[in-house]
Amino acid sequence: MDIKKKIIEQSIQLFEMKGFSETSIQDVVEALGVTKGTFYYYFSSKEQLLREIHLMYIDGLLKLQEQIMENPGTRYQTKLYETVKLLITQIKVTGRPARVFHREMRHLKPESASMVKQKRKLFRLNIQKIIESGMEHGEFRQDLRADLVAFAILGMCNWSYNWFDPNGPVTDEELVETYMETLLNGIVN
Amino acid sequence: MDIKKKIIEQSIQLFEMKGFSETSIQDVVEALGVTKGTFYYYFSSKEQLLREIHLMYIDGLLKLQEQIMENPGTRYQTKLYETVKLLITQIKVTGRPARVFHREMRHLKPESASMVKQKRKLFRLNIQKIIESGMEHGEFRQDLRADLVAFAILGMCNWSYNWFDPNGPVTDEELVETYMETLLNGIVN
DNA sequence: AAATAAATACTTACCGGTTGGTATGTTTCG
DNA sequence: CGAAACATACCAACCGGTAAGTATTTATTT
Repeated sequence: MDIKKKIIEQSIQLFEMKGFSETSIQDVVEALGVTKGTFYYYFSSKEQLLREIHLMYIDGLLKLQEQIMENPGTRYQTKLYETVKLLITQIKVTGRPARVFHREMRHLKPESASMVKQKRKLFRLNIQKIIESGMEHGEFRQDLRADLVAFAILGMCNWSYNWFDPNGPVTDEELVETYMETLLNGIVN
Repeated sequence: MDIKKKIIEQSIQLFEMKGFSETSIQDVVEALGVTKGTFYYYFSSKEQLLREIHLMYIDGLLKLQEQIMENPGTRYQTKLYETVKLLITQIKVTGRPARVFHREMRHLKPESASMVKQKRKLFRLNIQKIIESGMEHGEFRQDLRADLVAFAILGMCNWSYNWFDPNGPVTDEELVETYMETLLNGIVN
C-alpha cells in the first residue's frame, strides 16, 4: 500500500493517543518499520503532515455539507437536521481523525492555520445561511441572531467529540434526536 | 509579591499563547527574571504546575455553581440561566486561564487527570440535576434525556472559548440571551 | 532483448539545539 | 546560627531536520 497514506494513518493514531507535540517523527516511523529519511521524503516537515490531515478532514466535511445544501425541495429544518447528523456521524465514522482535527489546530503555522480556518468558517457560514433562509421562509423565528445560533449548533455538536462514545450506551441517532428537539422546540414545557 | 503566584500567572499566559508542551520551564522563569532552580523549589514538576492551574480553575467554578444551586426559591429556568451566564462570563473575566483549562487537560498525568475529570463531571451532573428538577416541577419537558441536554448546554457554552471575544462586537449579555432563548424555547417559529 | 540512463524510494549517520530535571552551591533574613 | 529562598552548572535524552549515499524500479536507447 501507499507508504504516504500509511504514514498519515499511523500519525493520526499516535496524535490522537499522545498529542501532536508529544509524538515524535521517530515514533511514527518506528511504528511503521521505516526510517526518518522516508518520512522526509514524503513530507517537508512535521507541520505539513498535520496540515494535510486537517485539510483532508475539513474538505471531506465541506463536500458532504454541499450535498445537504444543494438538495432541492427540502425544508430548512431538514437541512439543519442533516447537518447535525453529519457532525455527529463523523465521530462514529472517523473518530480519531475527528479528534485530531479538533484538538491540534493550534500547532499549525499561521499560513496553514488560516487556510484551515477559512474552510471551517465556510462550514459555519453555511449553517448560518440555512438558518437565515429558514427565517425568511417563516420556518424559524426572526428575533434571534442567526450567527450566534450557528455557533450554538456547532458548539453543541463539536463538543461531543470530548465525551461521546459511539460504542457506549447512547446511540448517535438518539443524540441527534435530542439535540434537534432541543434546538428546534426548546426544553420548556 | 508571592513568587509562586507569579510563576503560575506567567505560565498561564505562556501556556495560553504557545501551548503547554511548547512552553519550557526555561521560558517561564526567563520571563520572570529568575532561574530554573527557583521553579523547582516551588514545584516538583511541570505537570504539577498544570495540575494546580486546573484545580484552581475548576474549584472556582464549582464554588460559584454552588451559590446558584443553593439559592432558594429560584425557578429552574433561572438557575439554568445563571449557569450559562456563569460559563460565558468566565471567558470575559478569566479568559486565559479558561482557555488553558479547556485545551491542556490531556497533558495531565492519569492521576491528576482523574481528579480534574471528577470535578468537571460534578459540574455537569449539577446542570443535569437542575434539568431533572425542572422536569419534575413541570417547568421543563419530560420527553428529553436530561443527561444529553446537559451535554448540549455545556457544549454550547464551552465551545465559545474557541471564538468568543469579549472585546468584539458581540456582548456577553447578548450571547447568553440568545443561547438561553434557543435552549428554552427553540428556534422554530 | 539487453544495456544503459534516470528518476524514485528509501537508509544511514549525523547535527545543533532544547528539554525536564537535579545536585550543589550561595545569599538573604529572622 | 539556621532555615528558607534562591542561583549555577550540569546531565542524559530527545527533538526536528539534513546531507549524502544506496538500492530499486521505470523509461529510454541501442
